[in-house]
Amino acid sequence: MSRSTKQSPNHRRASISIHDVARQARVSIATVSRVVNRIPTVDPDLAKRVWKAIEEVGYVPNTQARTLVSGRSRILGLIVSEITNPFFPELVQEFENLAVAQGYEVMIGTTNNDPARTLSLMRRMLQRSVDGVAVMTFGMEDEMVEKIAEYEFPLVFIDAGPEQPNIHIIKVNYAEGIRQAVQHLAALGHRRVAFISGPLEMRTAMTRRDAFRKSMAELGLSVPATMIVEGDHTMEGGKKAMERLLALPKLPTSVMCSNDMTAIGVLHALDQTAFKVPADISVVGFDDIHLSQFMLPPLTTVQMSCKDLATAAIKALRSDLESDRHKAAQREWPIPTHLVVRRSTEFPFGTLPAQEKAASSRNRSK
Amino acid sequence: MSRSTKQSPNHRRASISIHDVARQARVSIATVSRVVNRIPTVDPDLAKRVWKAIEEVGYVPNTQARTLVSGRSRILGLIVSEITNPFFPELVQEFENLAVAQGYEVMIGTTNNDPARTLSLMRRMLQRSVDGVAVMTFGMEDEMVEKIAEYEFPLVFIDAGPEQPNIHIIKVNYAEGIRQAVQHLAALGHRRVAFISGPLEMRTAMTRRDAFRKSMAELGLSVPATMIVEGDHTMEGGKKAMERLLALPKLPTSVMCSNDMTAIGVLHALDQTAFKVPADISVVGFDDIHLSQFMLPPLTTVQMSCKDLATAAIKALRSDLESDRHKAAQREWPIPTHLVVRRSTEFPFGTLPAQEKAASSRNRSK
DNA sequence: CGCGAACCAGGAAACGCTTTCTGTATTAAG
DNA sequence: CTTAATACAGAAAGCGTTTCCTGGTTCGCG
Repeated sequence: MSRSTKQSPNHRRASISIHDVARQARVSIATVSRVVNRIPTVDPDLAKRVWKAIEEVGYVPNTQARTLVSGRSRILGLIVSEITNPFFPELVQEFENLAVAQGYEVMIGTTNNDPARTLSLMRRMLQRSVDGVAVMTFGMEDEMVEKIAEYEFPLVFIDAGPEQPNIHIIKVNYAEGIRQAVQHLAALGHRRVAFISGPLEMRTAMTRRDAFRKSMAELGLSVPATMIVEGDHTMEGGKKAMERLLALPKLPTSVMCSNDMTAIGVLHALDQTAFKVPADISVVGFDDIHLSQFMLPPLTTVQMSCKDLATAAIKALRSDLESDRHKAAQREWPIPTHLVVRRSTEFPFGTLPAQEKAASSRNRSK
Repeated sequence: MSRSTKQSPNHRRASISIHDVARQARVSIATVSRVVNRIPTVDPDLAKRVWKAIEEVGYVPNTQARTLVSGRSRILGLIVSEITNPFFPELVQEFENLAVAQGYEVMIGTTNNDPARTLSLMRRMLQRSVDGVAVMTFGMEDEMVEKIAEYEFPLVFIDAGPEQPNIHIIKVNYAEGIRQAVQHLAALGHRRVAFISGPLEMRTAMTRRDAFRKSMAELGLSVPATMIVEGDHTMEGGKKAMERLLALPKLPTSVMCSNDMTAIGVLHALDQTAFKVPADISVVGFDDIHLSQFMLPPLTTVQMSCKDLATAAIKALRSDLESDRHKAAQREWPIPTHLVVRRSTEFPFGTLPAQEKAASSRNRSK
């Protein structure tokens, strides 16, 4: 008889198993399994009976058992740098929605840019036998990337990664959005555009900065070295960087930032001076996080769509998972960026002499 | 011989199993299992040999198999309203850190306050046989709570939930922090204190508002009905609510908010008027999200520590999971709140006539 | 020296499922 | 009407663990 009939003492969670359905529908467990997995070789009438039985006994397949025998866990890993940077929750949200819609669960992990933590995270994911992992951190050392790439499941990185059959790469077209932003600024009449980069050990930070330089050069605008300062992709970093810019003898009329949090920091720095945004100084961000549109003024920024990112990541992973043997599969997944014009950019009026303004700081923070 | 020796064709993921370790160490799989699980009845020498073998073959226990037989998945569910509200990522972070430190994985889900989504989320969690779930949403209808409470795993709610042996409740002491805030305001000289609540169908919103009323009453301060307006716990909601307050004939000298995002909205609303915070109007928030300290001015707020919350939740769940049969277990877990004074509160100078200021709006948003 | 207790390792069953293989009934073809 | 092909349900073998049960040593004690 079915094991569920006898009350075995070590039966801790008396969950309803495939056997109960089988008994109820008077078929074998094999048939139930086939019905649940929609294998077409089952007689439609029988299938109907099985579905009815499933309904009646309230059967829910046990994922662990499924995974154990099939080798596929239907769990996707998602690795981000830190969940407290507003960009990432938005990404997580999109990724989760997409994954769930496709019948996957997602296991989230944060690295905090700590190699040890990252490694133990990968081990945890291996242990849960994830079907694939999206590594959506922007600032990971190449060494770490290589180490992760040794894992055997499908993997997707942003920007760059080793050439391997299981590795996918999302190629963000930074240049496009940044060029649009620079042209927008130039069209408004800006000539002195500063740039606040991310931490330069981060590959993406360099890419963004270089895209800025290139776009400026294309327009024949020079970028003195002093006009490029390094931030760290946080609000505080942006604020400090802007303060350094404000100390310059010749101020920029606009500043581009490597991400939105930096731009928000810039806004804060300027809020403590008499400079108005955008009348005196225009500011543009990068990422288009949710918060940007609620800033004062709403931030002009380059949108890198979380949805695009998540979609590309899931598509890449699934192409590996569901394709019948890798048939010259796509390994690179481009996603666009583009400018979103809001109210933090404007014609550079420059109403007051610069020095005077910088001096007349409200200096709320002291 | 061990199955790992024969190259069975349907062996998709050639992972190293307990059998390989057993063979390498020349013991039975039962012994390996005992060693791995640190069961003390194993001869120390043998154990050493097993550990060595584990090292040599690079064995990693298969979680699925473990779960299947033991019934314990070592996965904790965490349900939050929405990951894009900055409060929750911070909570997620803390929760995850704690869980991982105890050897648990966490499965995160967001409800977006959508009952259908919530239910399907619970089903997904059941399917993955989570060991317990922390429901850390603040605005859930009682009906939904009851439905969730039917699930048989350990459950922890915030503020309120049905009386059941598997249900734990985190009792946030809202009154304490709010009283501190009101007393702080009163001590500074404020008499007309407004309150912007959360959406009132949310139980926690009512609790916070009532705590405010009570604290004011204790000090003998009256609170006219017009001084309490309803927000929705978002920045936009806070902004709108403040605008309604500004339209009042007699303005408050300070406003307390049901959460920080609301307070940030208030700051934004005031930024479009000539009123200065804190000189003209003091503002206090609730939650102490990370962002608060970076506002201009840094926000005085009531701290409800994410860490306390996460710690209590994990403790509650674990007390159910690891205790030997519920022995008059603790079902309520109090956590404190307390005021954090920053720079958004001050003596009410009231330098300009109110009407004049409200009129001289900079009105950036139009 | 003998006997029961204590200790500890191995055998084997079970967890809930997927999938291959087998076998029977039905249909098509000759 | 016979035979081959086809369709489809069931039996059974795992998947990698944990844990109960059995049984062989070793030890203590009379």
